[in-house]
Amino acid sequence: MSGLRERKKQATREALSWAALRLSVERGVENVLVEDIANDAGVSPRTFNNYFASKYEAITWREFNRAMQIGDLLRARPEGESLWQGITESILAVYHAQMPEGERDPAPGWVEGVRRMTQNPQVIGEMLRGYQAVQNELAAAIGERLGTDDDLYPQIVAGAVLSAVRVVQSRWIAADPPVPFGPLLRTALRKLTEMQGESP
Amino acid sequence: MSGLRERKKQATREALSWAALRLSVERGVENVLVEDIANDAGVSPRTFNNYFASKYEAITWREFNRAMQIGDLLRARPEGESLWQGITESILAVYHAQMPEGERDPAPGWVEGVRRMTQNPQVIGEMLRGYQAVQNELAAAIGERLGTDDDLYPQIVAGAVLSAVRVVQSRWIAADPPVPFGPLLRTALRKLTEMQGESP
DNA sequence: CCGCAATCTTGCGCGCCACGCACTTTTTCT
DNA sequence: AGAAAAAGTGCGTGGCGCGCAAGATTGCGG
Repeated sequence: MSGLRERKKQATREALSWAALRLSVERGVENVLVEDIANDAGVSPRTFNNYFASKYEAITWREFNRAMQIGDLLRARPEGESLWQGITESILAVYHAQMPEGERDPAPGWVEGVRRMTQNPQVIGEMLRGYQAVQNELAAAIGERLGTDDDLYPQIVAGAVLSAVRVVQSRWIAADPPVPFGPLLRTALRKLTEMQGESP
Repeated sequence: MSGLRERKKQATREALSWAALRLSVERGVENVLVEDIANDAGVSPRTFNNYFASKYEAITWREFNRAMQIGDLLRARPEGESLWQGITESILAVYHAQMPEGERDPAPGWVEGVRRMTQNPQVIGEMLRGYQAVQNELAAAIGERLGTDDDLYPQIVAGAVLSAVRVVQSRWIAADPPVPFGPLLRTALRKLTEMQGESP
């Protein structure tokens, strides 16, 4: 289970993903070869494809991994809490962990690099693809919490929530001057529940 | 504006996209080369890339194009109508046009082919990427209709709506036995406005 | 502690793809 | 009709994703 083998694999995956992200942010995605990533991670180019199907998958894997936690966090929220409260706090827990007020090391130009990177069409496509899996995961957690057998509603909610998260992310990354993430997300999620309309 | 040149370009684009879709549905995406698509459209392989950046873009272009109309349809809805009514009818107008009860020619195995095709990771990624542009378009239309200067709310609404559309699409394509599209979509959009919660 | 089995890594090679460049063909404009 | 603009095409290149088989590493039972 947690043998040397597994730990090494995890470390390699982590190293590859990190290298892919760092290099892409530093020099721009189009100036990074799979070979560069593999070298940086100290592994053969062929091995890269044992872990990721494309460099874009490697780049987005960390974000994907982070977002996948949301479901578990939601499951761990207290019983009495409202669904929206639980969702909001779970998401904030995931993202605040990595981007609080004082970032660990907001290396000069890093945010700008991320901004440019997240405009690449293939990066965007890969990100969105990942969120589809996250949506399924979150929908499952929501379904459990609601204890409903209808599985359409959870998907709708999960989709709407994650869509809002994406909107907030793009706002946040583009914000100049920078703006705190938390309030932005709370506002967005509140608007979600305020969408009113005479049902047709 | 609408000279021979433009019309030919449009026809070529249409032919390429249609060939890409048809061949992919018939034989499976992985068994279709760009060369095949180009041949089928009566154009050189090199020309293919003057129109589409990848075969996945070609495959999803029709769906993308269809969805992009939603914004204009919404703008054309009557003044007094509620936002949700307008959105619902606009979306239905777009999709009902192509998939009413009696499909034009529900060629045997076509739906099954589409189902398999839409499970391909790269097709999924490309689809989602396209929906991002659709979301921006729809958000613009919603913003105009609401006459608000806040542009966060429209994005939230547009994102939630299109997310619901995607959920419905996946349900509809997977439904066995088949189920009509219209009611499914209306139900999904209604649930969207029924998402309640004590605001945190 | 050992050796076999399972698993991972790696080198090699192949088919495909995206695209730059330069040249030809077609359309447009006057 | 002829020049200018723009689209189509052929060729070449660098890169990618992955199948395959051989070599290295780890796990496990004796």
